Amino acid sequence: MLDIKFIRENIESVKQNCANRVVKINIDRLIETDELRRLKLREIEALRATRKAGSKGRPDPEEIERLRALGDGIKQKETELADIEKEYTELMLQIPNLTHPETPIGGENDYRIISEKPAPEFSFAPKNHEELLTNLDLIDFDRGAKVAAAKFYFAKNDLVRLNQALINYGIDLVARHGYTLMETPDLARNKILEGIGFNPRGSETQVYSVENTDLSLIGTAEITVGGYHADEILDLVDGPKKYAALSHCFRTEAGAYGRESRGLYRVHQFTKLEMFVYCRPEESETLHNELLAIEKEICDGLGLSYRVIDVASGDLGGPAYRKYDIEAWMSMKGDATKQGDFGEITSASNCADYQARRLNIRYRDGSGDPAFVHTLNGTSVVTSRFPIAIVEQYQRADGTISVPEVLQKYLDKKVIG
RNA sequence: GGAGAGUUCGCAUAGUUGGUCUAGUGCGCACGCUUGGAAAGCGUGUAUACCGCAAGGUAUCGAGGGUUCGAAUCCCUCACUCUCCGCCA
Repeated sequence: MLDIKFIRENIESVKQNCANRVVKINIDRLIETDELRRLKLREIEALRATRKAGSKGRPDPEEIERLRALGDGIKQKETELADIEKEYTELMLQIPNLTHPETPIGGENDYRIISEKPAPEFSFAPKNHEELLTNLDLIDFDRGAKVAAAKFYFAKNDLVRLNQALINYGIDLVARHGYTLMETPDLARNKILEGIGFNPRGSETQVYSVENTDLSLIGTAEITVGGYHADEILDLVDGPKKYAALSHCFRTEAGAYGRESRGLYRVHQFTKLEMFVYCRPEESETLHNELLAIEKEICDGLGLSYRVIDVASGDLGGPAYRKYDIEAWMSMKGDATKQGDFGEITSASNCADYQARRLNIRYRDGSGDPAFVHTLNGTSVVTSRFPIAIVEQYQRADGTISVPEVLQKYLDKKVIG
């Protein structure tokens, strides 16, 4: 959420920003409802002040009659205000975050490449992970579909070990960087989901909700760690609060199937170790770079071929102010003209104060008034996407898979299969 | 799941026959006095949001509704905490 005062004073740039982000919203109507609600609020407050003064002491019957009428008028106006507020809030929630000046302006498929490592070279025709994993009896999608639904799967044998090894590798690495480890609930209240920027309801929802409750399955631990300090005033004098949270993640991925999402690339459930940072505004850009640096360290450690992109304005989603994605080379990607291509494995976002405003997370800086914190989030390791990159990049001619050196101690073997 | 008790201004508490309660007291914290310095003591101050050019106003006593001229106080719903019982990895 943006500050309404900022929007009022910067109408044109907010409109331009929405256009850059490919978000269609009626800003003029927002300004209109904002003016209406303030006007109405002023009226109501004046009436309430009158009533309060009149109710002091013991009003006589005649006075009570007058106050009763006054009360009816207030109630009437309060109903009107509620209607205006509803429209106003709905519009406010749709306004995307501001955009970093260096973010490339563009649509969903645009980006700026920040760095790129060359694709691995094979002396044979590389297979995709689905084929490799199925041949080695490491995965079972059919039975995942039978037991749960399409795009659920059973991991088996050494894929289970590989997943655990990845998580352990990630845990050890982020802990060295001073991140506080957490396991979080896999469900959260819808209010928290909304604060982070997920929409728990409607046809466009990305999350599963639990019937007869106010809970949804989380799409990422960003939701639960972000909610962790909701409605709190943080003490950040000793530096930012850094967490690394492990959780299952659930995504409906409605209508998202197709060639690009084969196998493990787009599944309904996975496990992720997510970094999340609360900091002072002036620190957020530095910490965004730190998150990216850690993500690169993780990928470098695994010896992956990957590139880093600066995600374009139209692909940022609502909350992000700037976003870096790491895309690893995958043999499953590409088309007729190209064998393999880069596919997203991690993402690091600086959300500035957008989430903090919605979740009411502030900090006190010295003696000054509390101000909103900045929040950032970034993937450290994630099952599904990391295994794709590892399996496809480390595959050998005979269909077995080399284990990246840093994972060998966790997996206790050098070759899978 | 059943029965009961609770949720008040950073912390702890007072306030439940509805009005003078946004709210007392203690602790903590800040500033000042005192002191060679400190402790103690004394004094003063100590929530947030919104509206308003301002003066000032409004809202908030877990959350949301309701009754009332008026609600921290009464009613309803929900959340959470604690105690006991049941169940359980």
